[in-house]
Amino acid sequence: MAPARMSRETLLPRLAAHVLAHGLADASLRPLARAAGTSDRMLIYHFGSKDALVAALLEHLAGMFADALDSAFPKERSPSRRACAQAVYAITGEPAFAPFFRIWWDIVAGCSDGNAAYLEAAGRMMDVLLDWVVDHLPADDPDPQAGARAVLTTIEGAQMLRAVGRGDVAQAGLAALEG
Amino acid sequence: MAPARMSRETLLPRLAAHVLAHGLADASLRPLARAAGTSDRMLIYHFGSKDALVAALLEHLAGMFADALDSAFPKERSPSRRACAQAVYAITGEPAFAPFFRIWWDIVAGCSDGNAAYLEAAGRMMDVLLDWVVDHLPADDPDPQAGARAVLTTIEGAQMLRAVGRGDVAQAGLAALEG
DNA sequence: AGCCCGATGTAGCACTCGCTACAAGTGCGC
DNA sequence: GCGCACTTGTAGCGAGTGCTACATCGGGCT
Repeated sequence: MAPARMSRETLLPRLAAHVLAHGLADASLRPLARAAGTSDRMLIYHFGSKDALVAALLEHLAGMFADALDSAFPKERSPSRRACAQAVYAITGEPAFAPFFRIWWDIVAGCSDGNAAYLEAAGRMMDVLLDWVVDHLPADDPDPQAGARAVLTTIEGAQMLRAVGRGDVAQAGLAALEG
Repeated sequence: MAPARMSRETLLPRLAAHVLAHGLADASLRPLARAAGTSDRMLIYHFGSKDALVAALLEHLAGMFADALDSAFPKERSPSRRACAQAVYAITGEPAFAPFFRIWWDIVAGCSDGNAAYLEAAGRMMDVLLDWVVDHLPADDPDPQAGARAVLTTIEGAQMLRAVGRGDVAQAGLAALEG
């Protein structure tokens, strides 16, 4: 059998799938390679180093996130800021989103460690989400920029609280959002 | 020199110090042992396994967190919910808190992975913080329980956004908090 | 046709990981 | 003083880590 020629573009979706399924923090070359149908040898060949591979992977995941946002969420605007936040919270609570959140917290932890690649990917994902919220606030919102920031802050706090088993606090926090 | 007799109680503070300085996610037995003045051999002897060690360490850290909260934060109540959240955000932004946040995000990531010990420790820390917020809301707050949940949700969202380099969004989110 | 260079496989290096087997040292009660 | 249980040191195991040296294969270009 002829060896299957592969490139970063071929590899990245498979690597992303493996990372979504098994977490990002302790992803190592050999399992990644097995999932992608290659060898650790070739991953280093194509990406140069594991750090560069992870950086490329984060970029790819940020792109996946932007795409997923528009396809999984309703197109119409929410009737209120609170409803917008609650909608995002409800949708991201679906089991389908669990894999993504697992790696999301790995990314946040990496940011807190000062890793530049993680910071850049995380920042981009937050910017995408912020823009999305702006576009889904009520059309008559007095200040969409400030509103989106308030909504996003509440959403993220709620998601963190849910992650640590305090979903009840998260719900109350969302319910208290004004507007 | 006679070998220094050690117990979990002797070890835990040193282990906690090392973890606060170097992170929790990739803490391994040998560096931990070196920091505590023992050997990996003895850590396993005292704690049984690394998992049990980490569980004990998380419990210890939760206790440290509860203590730190009362000593580092002002005793008086805040004039408003918003001021309370902003005060916590400002204080936890001090460099002294950075080591703690680094391991905090490791803990959240562990929770998202389904680790029971992490979940328990994180939940306890959130409960402590929630109680603290209840006690620092304005005395005339109409509903301290709901208010504290709203404040805590916003604080945690703001801290996550700050961790990923979006402190401006966090500030706006805090400023929008009602009350 | 001949060559060259990018892509790949095999094997291995030096290291760390959590953990264990075995033996020795230590302080206690008797 | 004696013996026993608790505590510690030394050495090492098997697996996994990122990465590399070297040889080879094969398609495209001249």
